[in-house]
Amino acid sequence: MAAQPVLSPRAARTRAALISAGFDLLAEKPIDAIPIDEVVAKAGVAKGSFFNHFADKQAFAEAIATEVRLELEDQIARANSGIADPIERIAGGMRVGAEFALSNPKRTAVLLRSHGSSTARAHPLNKGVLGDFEAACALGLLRPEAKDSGVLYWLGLCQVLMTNLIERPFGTAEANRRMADMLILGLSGLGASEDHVVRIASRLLNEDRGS
Amino acid sequence: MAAQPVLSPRAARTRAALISAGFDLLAEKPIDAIPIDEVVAKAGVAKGSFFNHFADKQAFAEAIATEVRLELEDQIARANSGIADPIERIAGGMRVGAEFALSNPKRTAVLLRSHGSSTARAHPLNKGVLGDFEAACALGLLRPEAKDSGVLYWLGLCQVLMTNLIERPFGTAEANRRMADMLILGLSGLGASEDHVVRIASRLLNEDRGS
DNA sequence: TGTACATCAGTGAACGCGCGTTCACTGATGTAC
DNA sequence: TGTACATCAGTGAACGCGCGTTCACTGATGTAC
Repeated sequence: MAAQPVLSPRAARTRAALISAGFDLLAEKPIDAIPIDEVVAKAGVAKGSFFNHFADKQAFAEAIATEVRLELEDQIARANSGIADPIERIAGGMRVGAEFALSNPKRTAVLLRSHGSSTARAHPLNKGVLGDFEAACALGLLRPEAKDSGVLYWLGLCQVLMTNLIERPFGTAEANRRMADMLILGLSGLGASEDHVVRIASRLLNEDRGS
Repeated sequence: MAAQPVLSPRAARTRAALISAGFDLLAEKPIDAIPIDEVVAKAGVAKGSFFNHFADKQAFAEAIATEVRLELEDQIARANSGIADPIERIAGGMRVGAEFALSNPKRTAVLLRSHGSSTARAHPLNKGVLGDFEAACALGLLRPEAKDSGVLYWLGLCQVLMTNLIERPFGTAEANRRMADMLILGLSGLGASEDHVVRIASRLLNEDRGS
């Protein structure tokens, strides 16, 4: 993760303009369908500058994808900090993912596209979640099938929920219902107890009403 | 769906060679990363022939994607023909999808890539399933949340399961366990009754042992 | 069955353009004294 | 504070190649008589 070695203000501005243009364009179509000319035109920068900042087009796309991934990981970690109950933490991941999709649809599109439909352990959404599932299983809070397949199951639900939220033009009320539905169906499938599920879902809706 | 107007044997052979090469290549990478030269080389055909059969590269990719989609739709419909219980039909869709992934990993990769992570109603996996969910809800067999979000939930699980099955080199025993796990978690989440779930899961495993 | 002709599909060389990448140059920013 | 010099980043014209698409030609398949 070679931290950038302190850019001059001018260089930082140019780089930021390129990245920002990249976000907009990558939200619409894959990197291979985006000419560099389009990126630099949108960024208001000369073509040559592009290569001052990125080794090639792929590196550019990866830099952007990495940025979004870290952003979401960070938000999830922050939201779950101080929460011990593993089921609540698991639910929190989905919840933050859904809110991320609603407030940053473009970034979410980039994220979902960049990791495709990979189910790999390295996926940002199941980074910390793996430990939560182990803890929940150890406490006997979940159905036995969740031990092996719970993470995959949860990951699938998070992905499809986020995809759905950025595809449809939802009002916040509908979006909240969809979020709550998925949370309830999802947690029930894992075998969480009825009152656990209800408690988490109702808290979710209340917090959202407040914000 | 303009049915092809009866190809001569020679033309049919050439077309088949191109499609077959396309299957192999599209399983590995998206169409934009595949030069036509590579397709015709693999098909053992001259470059010019490509354009005798397909208007352009996109049409080629779409023809292949369509073929896979129809194939899977057909298998699901066939497996569910004669089955009335909507929950059993819903489960059957996932089951056929999973088996398709195991026996046709390349085609599945093409399918999953071509429809991306779209949650649209037109998706092959939720074509007939929509009616099944309505029926199941009308009969009161499912949790109320499944009415609005059940299809999305189920689609996400099918997609992630199929993706997982083609990514990992599974033995059939492990693959069957994963399938059963997802079915049990998934149906439980929908609110299907315990014995319904158990009955379906055990039948699934038994049939697979036989085949 | 044989011959002449028409159509259909295959072939691969050639074209041309889009686009990634390079590079010599310029202007801006920073440092030494 | 001012001047000279060095470095850093921006610029856009030019390059060149990969690749989609075209086309004139050839050989194969089919039909008429």
